[in-house]
Amino acid sequence: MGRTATIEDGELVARLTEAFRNLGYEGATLALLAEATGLQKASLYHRFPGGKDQMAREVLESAQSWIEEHILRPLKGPGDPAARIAAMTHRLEELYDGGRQPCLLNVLASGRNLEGPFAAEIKGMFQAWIAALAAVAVDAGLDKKAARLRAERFVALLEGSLVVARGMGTLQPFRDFLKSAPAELL
Amino acid sequence: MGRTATIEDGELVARLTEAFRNLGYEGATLALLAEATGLQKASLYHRFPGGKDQMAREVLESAQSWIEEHILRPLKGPGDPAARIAAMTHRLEELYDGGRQPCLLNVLASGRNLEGPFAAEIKGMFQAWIAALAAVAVDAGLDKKAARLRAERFVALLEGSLVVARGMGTLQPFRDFLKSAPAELL
DNA sequence: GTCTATAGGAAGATAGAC
DNA sequence: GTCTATCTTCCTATAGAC
Repeated sequence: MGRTATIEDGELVARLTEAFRNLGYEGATLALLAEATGLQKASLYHRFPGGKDQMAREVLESAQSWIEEHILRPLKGPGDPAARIAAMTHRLEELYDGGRQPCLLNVLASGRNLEGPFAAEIKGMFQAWIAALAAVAVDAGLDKKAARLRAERFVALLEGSLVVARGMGTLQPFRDFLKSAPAELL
Repeated sequence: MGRTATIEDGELVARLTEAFRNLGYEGATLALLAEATGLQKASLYHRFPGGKDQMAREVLESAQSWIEEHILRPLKGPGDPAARIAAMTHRLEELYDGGRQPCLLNVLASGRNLEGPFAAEIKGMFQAWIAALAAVAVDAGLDKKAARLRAERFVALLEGSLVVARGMGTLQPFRDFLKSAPAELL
């Protein structure tokens, strides 16, 4: 190892993810992103020729992959509904670091990004998540319409508990949500 | 009316509010704020010598006053719990323009503002709102602990339904929330 | 693949005329 | 009280050495 910084691709995206989540898209300046990753601005541009926009895009795609693999796939998989919900809540705690980390979808849906390039991907992620949750609720015996409503409400509760937790400076709302998660959906 | 722009104080703050809600604190540049208000940047500085920070602060204080007067006071006031909830939901529809406008608390709690000057005020507003809702739930017969949980969950649902509505590009989640509001709290 | 250095422009903020 | 013009700083992005 020479004196120049180096960083693996996965770790790089992870650090950028945390920065975007906590600073927002406009708040995440290249100077701050460089500081967060340990690289210089020019090095970031070497890996992301498209600049900040590309960084956020890859961060979002990375989150999408993680969610599909660790959240949606187990949700769709075998096992009784309660067990699948339990598996998801365990992963949610991980994904949001117990309520300490905001949701990337909420952060990137703010500001001018709405008309921008993230809108379609964000919409798709919400839809996929809600559809997977609704399927579980149907498996548990709810009719289609009720299941859909429960699923949408569940995602809203998740997002809202993170907002309230951040705004109030306490993790309790997110913990309470995780605790009540099975009852909320089924 | 001469050729120079002019604007009443209330209308000025209203336009700034809309701008901050839709652009975020960092996304709301002075150029955009000038465009939103019809004033030049220098004119904004004449009314807000503290710059953008002061604008956001006054916007937040204005929202606080509105909420205290139109949401919390009726919530604490006389009448049976169901009627008070109904009065609030009517005002919520107005406050968030049927789900079209994000919550200022969510927007301003993002980014670097958390450690910043808005944190205390945001926290206080969430606390006051939750306390008022919990009091209604207690009036409706719930015990203190259950009422508190319901109130917190109610605010989370409100915030989350706005997030999901924005992210999915449809007002339905917020509408569904308003519809289910009484049942959620009581 | 990372760095230093810098270009070019937009950001927040101010000066001073009217 | 609003304007035009300008200052300084910061931001995004690039050039080019190693």
